[in-house]
Amino acid sequence: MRMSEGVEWAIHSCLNLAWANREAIPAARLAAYHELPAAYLNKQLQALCQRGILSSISGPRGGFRLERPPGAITVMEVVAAVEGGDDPFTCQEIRQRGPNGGPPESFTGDCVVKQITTKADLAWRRELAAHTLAEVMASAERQAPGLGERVRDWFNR
Amino acid sequence: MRMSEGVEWAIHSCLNLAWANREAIPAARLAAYHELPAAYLNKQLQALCQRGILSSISGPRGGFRLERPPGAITVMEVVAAVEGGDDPFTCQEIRQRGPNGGPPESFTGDCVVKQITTKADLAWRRELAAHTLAEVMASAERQAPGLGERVRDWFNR
DNA sequence: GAAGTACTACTCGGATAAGAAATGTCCGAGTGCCGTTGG
DNA sequence: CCAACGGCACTCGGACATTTCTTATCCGAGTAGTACTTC
Repeated sequence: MRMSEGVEWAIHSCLNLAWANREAIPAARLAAYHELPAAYLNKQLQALCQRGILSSISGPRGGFRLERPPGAITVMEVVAAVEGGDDPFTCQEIRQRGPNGGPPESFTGDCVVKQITTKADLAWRRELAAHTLAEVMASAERQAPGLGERVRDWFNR
Repeated sequence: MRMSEGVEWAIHSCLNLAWANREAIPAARLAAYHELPAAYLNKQLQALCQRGILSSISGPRGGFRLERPPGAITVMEVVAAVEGGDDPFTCQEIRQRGPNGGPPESFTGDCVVKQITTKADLAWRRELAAHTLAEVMASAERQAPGLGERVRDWFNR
């Protein structure tokens, strides 16, 4: 049970994109801001494009930009884009095997283990979906006043 | 973000141990019930021993048994024993790096991303900790009446 | 001077390696049981 | 017949392969800007 490292990269990069507020920013520059491997960050950003969170522009003056305003993007969406978005628990239905098993049609409801882990997973998702990027930005600026402006200046110089 | 397969094995095996209600059951027999690789299940059960959920007995007539009554063991404990129990999100503090970074002492509070993922993680744990093995057993028997008795008979024959 | 054109530098995108972690396997140390042997 | 002893089969426990997934890297396709040539 371990969350990909790319999640942290993706969220911070989205925040930077929102603060910079430019037409487009190349992956290499986003990576430079946090001293990350550019090619690998690029891979994560591609995933965000496929989920409609970012859009990409090729060629000179190209790069990535937010497809929606930060208030319309939740942390959950970003995590799901990077991580894959399926339930972390994949039930192998081992209850159907062995002496007290039987044909699949004799097991109607979900496995009890599956039920509980699914509930826990939903609680987790609900918590992540309750925060938009705009809220995260506001929270970060409360913690470090002027951060947004400094980020914008760095990306626009 | 993917939960280990051993979680399903561990929970089902604990339920079987509780239903069988014997002195001790060897890992090989617990594995046979679900047609699982015995040596690998043994590995998972060892982890449960280290966390004080099971206790092990060597030699003939040996095996594993529940260290506590099923009403005093939560699903969370079993999952933590198998999975490791640490926060799935490990913050790399990339915010401290790059042009707007600085020495660690200038960053007092937790990273905003860390705050949110920690909250989500706690919600997930709370949900898993809310169910004891006894409740899971009752729920499983509601779904498949007589299951507990059949399990006990199989392990005691 | 202006328009057309070839060139160059830059970007994403996906195909390709390297490393880490989970999954699976094997054998040794220890322990209780059982048959055997001697009294 | 009873007790002590030696061997044996069974169990866990940790060390050792194998497969899968994450992490990282590289190169090609496409694009916009730019300089150059030509009219």
